[in-house]
Amino acid sequence: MNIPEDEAALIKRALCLAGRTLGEIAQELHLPVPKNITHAKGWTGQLIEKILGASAGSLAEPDFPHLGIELKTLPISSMGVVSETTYVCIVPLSEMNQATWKTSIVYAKLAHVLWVPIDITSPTLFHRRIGTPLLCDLPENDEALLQKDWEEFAELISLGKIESITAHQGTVLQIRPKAAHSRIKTAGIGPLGEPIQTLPRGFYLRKCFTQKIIKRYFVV
DNA sequence: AGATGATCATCT
DNA sequence: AGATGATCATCT
Repeated sequence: MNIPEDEAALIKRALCLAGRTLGEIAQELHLPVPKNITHAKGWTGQLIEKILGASAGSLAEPDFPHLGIELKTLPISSMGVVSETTYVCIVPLSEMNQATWKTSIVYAKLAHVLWVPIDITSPTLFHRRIGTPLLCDLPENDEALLQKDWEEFAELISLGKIESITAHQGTVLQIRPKAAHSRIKTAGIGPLGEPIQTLPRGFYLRKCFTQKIIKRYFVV
């Protein structure tokens, strides 16, 4: 699909997806629907990217760079409950001390998000239904929560404490592994300021955060 | 049962 | 290798 020229065009296109199944969208794009979700974890997100005309590629920038809008699908189980945490971006282990909240990748990605709820009640990808998409600017109070978590993580990482950070930390943002498997290593900074090799990590939004966002708009 | 740590597919 | 898209599966 071509790139939407402005925000209004993107929203219009996104709203057309409401109520449709992933199978219908895939057929429209002449794409096969994977049978096994375990081996197609990112398929839904990539399908929605294609139908909305998000710029392909794996760059560390929002999906619609000219609009500054990030696209996120949000899995919703029965009763309107967010069923998974939301990956935001990789943790830049070696450059964390150079960033401020406002210059961070996390802020760039979350300032404007087009949330696309996916009803995952059906176990088969084909029959899963798209909810009503929601374009959302980051409210000030949510930003304050994210900024606080981010700044605490930034300090720990700058002090070389990345290997002591667990998913238990952070009230709305958390850091968890982000790799094909647990033996993968990337460059980081150790406790003595020395270069180390450590597991790549990502920033994730806790469920409570995304649940709150959709609860503002949908009665459950 | 829910959350944490681990993992899967694809692209550049 | 490192980024994107995420969900799985084990542990508590």
